[in-house]
Amino acid sequence: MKTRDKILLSSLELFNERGERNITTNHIAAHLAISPGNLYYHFRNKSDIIYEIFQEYEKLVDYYLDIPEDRAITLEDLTFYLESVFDGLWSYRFFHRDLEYLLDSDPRLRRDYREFTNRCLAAINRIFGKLAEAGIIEPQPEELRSAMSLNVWLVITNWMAFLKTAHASEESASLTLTELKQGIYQVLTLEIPYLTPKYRERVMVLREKYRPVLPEAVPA
Amino acid sequence: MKTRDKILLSSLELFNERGERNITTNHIAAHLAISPGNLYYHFRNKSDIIYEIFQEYEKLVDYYLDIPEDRAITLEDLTFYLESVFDGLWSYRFFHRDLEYLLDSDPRLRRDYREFTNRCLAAINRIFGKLAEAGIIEPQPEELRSAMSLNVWLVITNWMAFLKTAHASEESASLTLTELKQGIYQVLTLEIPYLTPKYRERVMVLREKYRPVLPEAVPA
DNA sequence: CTATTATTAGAGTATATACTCTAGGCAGTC
DNA sequence: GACTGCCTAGAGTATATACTCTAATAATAG
Repeated sequence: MKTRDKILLSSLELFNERGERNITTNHIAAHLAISPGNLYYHFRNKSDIIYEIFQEYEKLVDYYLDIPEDRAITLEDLTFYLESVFDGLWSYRFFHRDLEYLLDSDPRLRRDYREFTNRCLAAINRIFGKLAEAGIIEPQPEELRSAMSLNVWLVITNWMAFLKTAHASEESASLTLTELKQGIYQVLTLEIPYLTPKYRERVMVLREKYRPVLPEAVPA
Repeated sequence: MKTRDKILLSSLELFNERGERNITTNHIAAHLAISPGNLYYHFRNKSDIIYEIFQEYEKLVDYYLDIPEDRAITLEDLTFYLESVFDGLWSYRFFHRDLEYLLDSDPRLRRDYREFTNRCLAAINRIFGKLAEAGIIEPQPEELRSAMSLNVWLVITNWMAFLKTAHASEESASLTLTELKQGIYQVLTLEIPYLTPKYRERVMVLREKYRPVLPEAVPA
């Protein structure tokens, strides 16, 4: 593999494990057993590395959220979208952790991320539309659909952070994929009241698959 | 005002404006025109400052979310809770921005924040319960209520971050209180399907007050 | 083989950051 | 006036961080 790609890969790995804030360019170089000079030969600065990683992330999610125009949507499609989005979130989890700082440090990133958010919101909105067309949920006025899409986005993008803060130790290793996927349970919770009688049971069964093993302790 | 309190106040102000990551203890001292030595006489380190600020935050929110046991809840109560929580979020907005890093740097904070989250979730849950008792929303099984409470929490704690990333510039000054309060619109959106016919209209009118002036651009 | 270009090492640097240390001022009290 | 306890100044430090510079080595083209 080319050094350039190795740098991107290791950076992502280290950022995810320990947070962008805790990983310096020297760390990355040391981890790859290359010199700092070498790293800076391939990337002008740390921001450029992050920006390229973001572009990969963007591409991945855009690819997953490519909603078919020509056919109806199924429950399997919905499952796929949800699973994929959470997988993507996991693979690039460092990104949302320091999002605000990263956007403040790089105007390109801010601009691109804003557009990315809008595309995601549009995709979620379209999924709601197609779910209604497929008779899985009741159709809703556009105003409500937009607000619901935004809530779905907020839940998805904040789920990982919530999990990390809910944990007793900082060992991110203790974060399992199972826990991550419980975010799907939360997202489906948002849709429950809108389900059509015909699909209600099937979605509830699907949702049950992602239910937290040990329910949250939320004393009344 | 005592120097110690001035340090806490200035720190909060600077953290909120520019982010904890961008504010050093030397910045804080310089802003107050005191010496670093003086600052470190009052606080052992930066973490201690942050920890004390968190405790204020905690106290404030706990105070607001003190749900009365002896009487029914009204729509005015609900409005008050929502307004208060978003005000608190605004006053200590630096905190959620760098949350993960802060929790990783201070075990006390991690422990306290976890308990704080649980108290908040419990309070939200209780509010749902009382709203049902008051006939404002339909009662729901505990399992659903917990999941809904968690979604409310996710939307509330992520709303500010979303706004900041949605903005074109990093000027946090451009964030208005009006925008912040649109988070209430999002939270009420979550409750719409559970409203009783009797209260439906009143809540929709309330919600309308917080509607974004310029609706989100979410093309279908 | 040679000239050119791409890649790499590694020492080095300017700046920042959290924090320390010593000396001293100031207010109250006997 | 001298003692004491609290507070403050400000120079200083060890470490880290993002990044640079020069020189050397590999790869490639003619």
